[in-house]
Amino acid sequence: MSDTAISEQDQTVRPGLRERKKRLLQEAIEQAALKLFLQRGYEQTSIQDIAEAVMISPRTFFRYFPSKEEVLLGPTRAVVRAGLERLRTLPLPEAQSESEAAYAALRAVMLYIAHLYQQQRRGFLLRYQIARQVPSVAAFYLYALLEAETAFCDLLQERTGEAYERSRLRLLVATHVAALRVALERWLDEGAEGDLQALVKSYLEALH
Amino acid sequence: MSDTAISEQDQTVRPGLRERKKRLLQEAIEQAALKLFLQRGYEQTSIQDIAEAVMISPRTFFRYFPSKEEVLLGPTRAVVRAGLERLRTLPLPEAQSESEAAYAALRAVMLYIAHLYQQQRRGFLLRYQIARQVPSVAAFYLYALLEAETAFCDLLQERTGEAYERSRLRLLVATHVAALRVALERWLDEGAEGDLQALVKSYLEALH
DNA sequence: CATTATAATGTCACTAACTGACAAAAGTCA
DNA sequence: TGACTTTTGTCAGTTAGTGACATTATAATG
Repeated sequence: MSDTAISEQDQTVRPGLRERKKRLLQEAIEQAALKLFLQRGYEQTSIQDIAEAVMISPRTFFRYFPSKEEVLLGPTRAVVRAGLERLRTLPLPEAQSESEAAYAALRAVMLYIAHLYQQQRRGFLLRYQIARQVPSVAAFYLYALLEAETAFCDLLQERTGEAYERSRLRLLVATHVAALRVALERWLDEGAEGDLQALVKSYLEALH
Repeated sequence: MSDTAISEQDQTVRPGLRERKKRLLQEAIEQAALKLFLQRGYEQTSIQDIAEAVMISPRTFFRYFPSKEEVLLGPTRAVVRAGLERLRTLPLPEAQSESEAAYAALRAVMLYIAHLYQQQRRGFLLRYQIARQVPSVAAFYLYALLEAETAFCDLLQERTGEAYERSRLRLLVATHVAALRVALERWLDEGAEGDLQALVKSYLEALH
């Protein structure tokens, strides 16, 4: 084994001091931001406030997060990305027809996302309280969902071929995402104490 | 007839110089903004540029429009508002059950909005080109749709009573709006030359 | 360990979207 | 014309976000 081979092997185990500090700082910024948002409100908290709380310059904040919205909704977008990844890697469920397969895959991914939300209910509940009150945050979130929609669409078309024509597929995805969104809204409105997956399931079934 | 009665009567006929100038200026700002957006791009156009084009101070711009997004998407939001107004004023269609009535009303409003879009296809086509490329504009638009969703919901619940439980109604509205949005997207992508109403109709039917 | 390369950070300067306060100008009406 | 109200411009300020560059910390190498 050569030295390079060893260091490459260790790469996953030892991310290096630099990497570790970066992750730590990112986490710290996120936590400090959330704390401040809850204490004084989102709009009453400036980037400078957050930067001071973790003792970095405002410039450095923007090297970790592109915007104030992102520092709040990063985890939310991560969940959506995870759903996308799931759709990319998971095998298509066995189904009668190709279109059935697309439908089943989409459903599975929505439930998977619901599952992820449920695992971090506390954090998402806090974020939701803010998104409800601040238009720019809500708008940011909706845009993330739109991006996800087109990505889901591309991926599904890639994997199921011509089972659906593009525009029908778009509608299918849009309604599924809408169902997820509405279910999520209700779940969070009720304190995130119910069974989100069951809720999503029932909403998806109500689509027909 | 008293003097006040006369002036009140004339109010609709003679809006007064002040009012007329205001409307004119608002129109001028909107047109100048759209022109500049198309010429140099949305993000390359500053409020100051727009203000200079119509020879007002930037401060005055903000007395007419709360944001850059609004000056572009004002008409779009107006169409949605018109749909809301329609739902508020139009009698509920005759239907077997109350839930059927809610469904029919929602469908009628979506088609009405489609009709309004079609009447100004040129303007909306231009706006859409921009919204596609600029995240902040797209996000703003989606937020407007979200607001509309809750408003539709409130109104429908008011008018159809307990035909649907709140959350089911929310889902119904969300899917209808999603269908409208996707249909609109496709129509605009194809140059706004097709029959949007027919498209919306087919998408709404595909919901089942 | 010393040195060199590389990546992260801070500082500075800048643009641009807004907002409040107040005075000047224009429209309204008697 | 003159008093009253609305609109506008000016000014000063806050905040988000970005590019450039010097400084510092980490990493890699002899």
